[in-house]
Amino acid sequence: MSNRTIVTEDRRGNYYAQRVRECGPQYAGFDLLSAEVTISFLYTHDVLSQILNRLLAEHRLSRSTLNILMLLRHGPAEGMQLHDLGELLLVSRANITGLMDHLEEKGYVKRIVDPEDRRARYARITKKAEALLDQFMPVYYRFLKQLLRDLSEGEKESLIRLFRKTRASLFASAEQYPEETPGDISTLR
Amino acid sequence: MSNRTIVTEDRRGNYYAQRVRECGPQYAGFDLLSAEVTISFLYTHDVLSQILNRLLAEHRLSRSTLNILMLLRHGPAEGMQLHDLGELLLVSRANITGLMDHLEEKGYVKRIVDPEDRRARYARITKKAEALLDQFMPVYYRFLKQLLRDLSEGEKESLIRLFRKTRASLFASAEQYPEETPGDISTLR
DNA sequence: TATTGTTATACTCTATAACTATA
DNA sequence: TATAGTTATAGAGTATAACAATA
Repeated sequence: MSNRTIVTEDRRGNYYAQRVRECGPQYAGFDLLSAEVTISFLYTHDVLSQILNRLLAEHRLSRSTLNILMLLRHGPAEGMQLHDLGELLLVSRANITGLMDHLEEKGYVKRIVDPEDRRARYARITKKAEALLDQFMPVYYRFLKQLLRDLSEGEKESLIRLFRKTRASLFASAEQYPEETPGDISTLR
Repeated sequence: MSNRTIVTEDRRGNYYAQRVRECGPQYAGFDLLSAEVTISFLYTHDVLSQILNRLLAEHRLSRSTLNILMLLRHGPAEGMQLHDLGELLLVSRANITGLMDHLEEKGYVKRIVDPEDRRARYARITKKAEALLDQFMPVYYRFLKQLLRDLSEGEKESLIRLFRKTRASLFASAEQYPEETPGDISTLR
């Protein structure tokens, strides 16, 4: 297998589905559907991610660069505070700093001190990055449409609804495991 | 926001859904449903991944460690060849080497030269790693069941089916963009 | 010549703790 | 005291190219 090859068959999907059915039940607490959904989700993400990362790399972009620039472009005109960006992107304050450094070096964003709270900084997108998005986003959106062309409209709508419901379930569960007692996980019913 | 905080509300889900509807159509090639599915997918993965990684880290495990050990445990008794593992996991040969080095250091796998093809090596799981899985997998499966408790059986089944169909669509599209002509992406219909 | 695996390198992303400056 | 941001560091994970051993 060359390093550049993109997988084009659902080998792990078949392999895993079989294995998890055979071997899962030997473990206590096993729930087949939950395990299958998770495995299938993570694997599907790996496949999508590999394909998208390749497209992004060809345009010298990364997932987080694209996320940040799109948020800034279509967010408030004055920009967004760094901690606010971090919350939306699930990135810690410490790591937002590094991402912004990188984007600032490339001339895609600037940091502007908030005059009303001099601790805070606004990140604002530059004209250069806007031009980049004008060039790249049509390619990206066309690519996404092509990638998902075998899903019907109804199936896409189902997925959107099910993802939202999945997140709600994740958020609700995460709230039940407070960060103070990480060891308690093994005591769950 | 503390570094340890896990997000417990669907802020980006709401924010993105609104923005993509407002701003997407300004880009050529835009298809709302495809864009929404992708954004929702990637974001949901970020949330799930953050939660799972935390659980795994508490047990000194990573996603790829767990993947490899589960594949080896429930695969053929003689072990699996490294390139075979790589194919299943979408990891290049170069990077499988590093992952295996790490696992071998921890005493979770050993490498065994294939007597019939002395280029190849089998990775085989150790008793130590099997004991680790015996201890961890019940915790993991219970955790997954809890995380997805607000999805009905029918919804989980739908997701499994839709993920499989999504992968099929991704594989079919990826085949259409041969690695030899990466620049051709912008000419897609 | 092609395949299996390794080495080396660079880059991205994440996690954590200690620090500053402002509020 | 709490918050916004930075610095420093360590560790995963990935991508790429050059290489050795074997087929």
